[in-house]
Amino acid sequence: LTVKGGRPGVTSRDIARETGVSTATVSYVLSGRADARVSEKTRERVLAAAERLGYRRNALARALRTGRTYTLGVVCPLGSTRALGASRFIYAKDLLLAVSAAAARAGMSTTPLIRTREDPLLPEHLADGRFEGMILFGVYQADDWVRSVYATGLPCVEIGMVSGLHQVHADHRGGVRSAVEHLRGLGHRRICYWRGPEEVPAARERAAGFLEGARDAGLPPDWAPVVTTAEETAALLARADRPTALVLYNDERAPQALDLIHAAGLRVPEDLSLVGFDNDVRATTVRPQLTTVQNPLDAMADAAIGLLQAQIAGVEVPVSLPPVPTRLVVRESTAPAAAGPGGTTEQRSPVE
Amino acid sequence: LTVKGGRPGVTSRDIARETGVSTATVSYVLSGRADARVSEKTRERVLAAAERLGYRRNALARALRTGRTYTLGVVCPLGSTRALGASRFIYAKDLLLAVSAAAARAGMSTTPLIRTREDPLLPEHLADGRFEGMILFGVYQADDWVRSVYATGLPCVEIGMVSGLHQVHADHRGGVRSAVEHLRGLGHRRICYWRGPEEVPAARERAAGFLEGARDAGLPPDWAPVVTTAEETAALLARADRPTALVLYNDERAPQALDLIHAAGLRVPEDLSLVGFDNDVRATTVRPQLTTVQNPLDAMADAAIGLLQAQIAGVEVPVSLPPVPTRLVVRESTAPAAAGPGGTTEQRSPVE
DNA sequence: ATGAAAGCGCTAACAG
DNA sequence: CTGTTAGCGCTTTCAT
Repeated sequence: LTVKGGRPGVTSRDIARETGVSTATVSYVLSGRADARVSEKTRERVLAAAERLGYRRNALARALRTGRTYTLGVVCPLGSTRALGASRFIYAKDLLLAVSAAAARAGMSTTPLIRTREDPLLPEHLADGRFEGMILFGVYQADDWVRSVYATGLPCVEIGMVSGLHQVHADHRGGVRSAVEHLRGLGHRRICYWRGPEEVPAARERAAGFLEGARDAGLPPDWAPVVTTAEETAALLARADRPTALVLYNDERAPQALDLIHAAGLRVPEDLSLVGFDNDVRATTVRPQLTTVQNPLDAMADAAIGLLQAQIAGVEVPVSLPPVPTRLVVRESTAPAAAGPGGTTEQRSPVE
Repeated sequence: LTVKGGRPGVTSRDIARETGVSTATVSYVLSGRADARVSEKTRERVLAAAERLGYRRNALARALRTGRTYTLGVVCPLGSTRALGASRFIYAKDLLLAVSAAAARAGMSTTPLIRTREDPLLPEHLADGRFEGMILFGVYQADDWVRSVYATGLPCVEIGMVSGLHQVHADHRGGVRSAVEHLRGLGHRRICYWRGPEEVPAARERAAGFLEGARDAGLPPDWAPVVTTAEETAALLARADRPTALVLYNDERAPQALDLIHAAGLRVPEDLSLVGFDNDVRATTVRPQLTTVQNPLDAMADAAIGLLQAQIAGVEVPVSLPPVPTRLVVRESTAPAAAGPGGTTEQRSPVE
């Protein structure tokens, strides 16, 4: 059994001929513009004919004429184009769907532009008239290709970046600070931060948030160590005066962190509280389920679309919006600090 | 600091005027078609002018004229449009990225059409001339909206469905069978299958694959029970003659399964081997890391794009391709069956 | 209230 | 080898 595809091809001229009016009138009726005055009788006839013939207004012709496509390019930088179905690019996948859904809510369409190491973004694909604006994400370097996107002259908004012009980003600092506050409220006095890569702006922000949070909580630097590698983390957990809580750069690190913790003979959350960042699928997959900071992808997507629409409308727009608020999602991986090595529930901070 | 977006707008006429040739010649040069004979001199002049003026060929005008948009609609049915960033729709997200990347490899673009409970797919968005074909996924019912996609008359390919016409799907049966074979090879004689919902075709296929696998392995039905709920699974694990291996409908169930297993006082893989399906992010997030069947999303995406391109080219195409092969990914959750209740390593199947 | 006509930017016959 | 011409399907002045 085989099949062939086919297309209709009913044009506005067909329905004009059918109704005995001009294509202009058809256009007026179908646009439904208030300032176009058409008699009720012809309007009904046109509508009926359109319905009957199964007319669909051609978006291409319309866009060519009006200069509006209602379509946004979404640049997704990935490492390699293969093995996408595996455990990688969770952030990009989550954000791509969030952006597509946000665009749909705003009456716009998107086209993902997958950018891999092998596949650079060609200017002729970026600036060929299909897009009214660009959304960029997952980037932390002012790469050549970022410049090539800006070179299109199209409105651009970056999500979660620090390298470019128009930006929407999460309140990384506030998020980690709320995590530290939460832990401090549970009586933790020694809190470790396992930070992300220095070259990632979000990682820098989150680390800064931890430092701020530790300071606000009155934790002396010694009791709020920042580590970079798994080895350092393991070494810290092995010490007698080990921390009673560990805050992670992101949820992706949770499984590995739990491995280290278990290897040290510790339990979560009885011996050690654990907090992540992102609230992606991993947070509810690990055990115990992870207390984590929600990365507000939906809100950022909405904000990005809004910024783009404003720019498209010719409105002057701030280069950077205030950070989008995050929210701590408390699950099972955090608990009151136990009395014991490094932990205490009865005392407040030693510097107070 | 605020900024405004702007656009260039260099047309082929501009470069024709600049070069002193006609727009037709410009078109010939820029199309690079072999049958269009242009002198090397003018060709170079045109190319140079295009480069100098920063000309970008307008895809809309081109598409309107040629009737080709090189764009595919990708219908993603989701429950609700909110909270996409969380642990939901992993399959849809993985597949959306796989399809977008596959399309890019094939020189095509995609537009995700997010379809939620609140947002139906409007025919005027589906059949407005932007799309040359449609990819559908995540569907298992011949819903009204599926019909509305087919009603566009566009070439359609479904990924992972059983309800429609052109289909690309994974070899669910073979995948689960390979899982059973793997377990049998490890000496397991009592293997339980925790099946997925009856109304999902893929779940039916996988369950059938288990039955086939159990039969081929010579396991009598009693020793290859199929359960539906968490309660049944827990009850089975509590029995003295409990199975030594558990095969899951998908990776999503792995965390819950591990909870049940631990609650029964069992360890994975020492007391019980566990196998998933999909090889999504959860497989490497749980501990021990999950042996699972790879759902070949990339290959399915490539196949779907190929099918669509063939249909677009007017080639008659089979309604359904042979199932895309799966592959067992062995990790840490499977091990030789221990001697003990229900398990044995020295004996073969009791019916041999 | 409706029609005629121009044209968005491009390509494809057809002429020359 | 290159130019002229005629649209793709739609919107939008400008007439009437």
